[in-house]
Amino acid sequence: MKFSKATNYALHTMLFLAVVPPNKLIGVQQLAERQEVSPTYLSKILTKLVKAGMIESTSGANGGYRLKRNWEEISFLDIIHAIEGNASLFECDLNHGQDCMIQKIMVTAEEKMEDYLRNQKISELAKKMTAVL
Amino acid sequence: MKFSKATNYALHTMLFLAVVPPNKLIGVQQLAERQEVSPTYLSKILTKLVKAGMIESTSGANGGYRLKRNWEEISFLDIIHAIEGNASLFECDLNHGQDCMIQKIMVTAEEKMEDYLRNQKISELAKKMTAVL
DNA sequence: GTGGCAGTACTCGGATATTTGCTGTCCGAGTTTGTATGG
DNA sequence: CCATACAAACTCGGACAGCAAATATCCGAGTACTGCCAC
Repeated sequence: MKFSKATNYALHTMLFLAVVPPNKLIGVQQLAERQEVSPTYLSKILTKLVKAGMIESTSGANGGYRLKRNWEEISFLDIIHAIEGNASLFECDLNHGQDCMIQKIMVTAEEKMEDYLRNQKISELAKKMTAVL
Repeated sequence: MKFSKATNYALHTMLFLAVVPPNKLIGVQQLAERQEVSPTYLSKILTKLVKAGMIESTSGANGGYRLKRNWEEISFLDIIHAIEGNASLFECDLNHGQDCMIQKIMVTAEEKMEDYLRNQKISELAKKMTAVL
C-alpha cells in the first residue's frame, strides 16, 4: 500500500510544466534530468498523461510536451487517477452474505482523501511556487 | 496503490472476534475457513496482530486466539497500521532544494483518510452487526 | 534562390529484463490437552 | 488409583516458492526541423 514512484514523477512533471512559460515545449530529456529518471521510463508515464488529455506532445526536432488548455482545472486527484487507475483502494472479494460493512467504511475513508485531493489544483500550487521565487 | 488482502483478512478476523462471545478461543482453522484462506497464511497475519498487542494466542490443544483487554478502543486505523506498517503512503525522495510541496499535500490528504479511520472502532461495528441479527 | 535530400533531434510504442512486495506453502519446534498404560 | 508416557491438536517462526505489478532498458519506427547541395 503505497503510491508508486510513477505518480510522484507525474506530479512533479505536471507542476514543472505549470511553472514554466505556457505553450513552451519541454523535452523528455530535460524533464528526466530534473528528476533523475531515465527518459524512456518517464516517457511511458507521460504517455498516460497524454491519453488522459492533460498534456500534449509534438514530435520531431524541438518537440516535447506542454499542458493543454483548461489545464488550470487539473487537480492532484486527476493526475493520480491517470497513473494509478480509478479502481477502489480496497476490495473485499469475500462472499459473506450481504454487502460488506468493512468495505463500505474503507471506501468512505478513501473518499475523504479524494475529496481533499480533488480540491488541490496544480495551478494553485504553481502560483505559490512562483510567488516564492 | 491498493490495500493488501492481508489487511482485509485482518479486519474481518478482528470483527469476527469482536462479535463472538468474549474470551472464547477461536482456532486459526475456523477463522481461515470463514474467509477461504489457508490457515498457515492467516496465522502469519495474526502474528502481526499479536505483536501489535490487539489479540493474544494460547497454544496447545483447544488453543486459539482472542481479543485482549481494551480491545474496544481498537480502530480500523490501528489494524491497518499493524499490517501495512506506519510508513507514509507517499514519499518524495527527489533532492530538489527545499522540502517538497507535493509531498506535503499528499501527506495531508492521507491524514484526512486516517482521521476518519481512527474514529471507526471495531467494537462499534460489531455492535451494529449483532443488532441486525 | 529554390526545391529536394539527407542528417539530426525528437517522440511513440512494443518487447523485454529486473526488481520488489504480496501471497501462499512447507516443515520443524514448542505447548497444552487428552488418553492409554503400567506399576 | 496414580503417575508416567504417548498421541493428538494446536500455535510459532523461519525458509522458501510463485506470481503479479512496478520499475527500467532497448530498439525500431515515425515525424518534424535544419542545413546542404544541385540545378
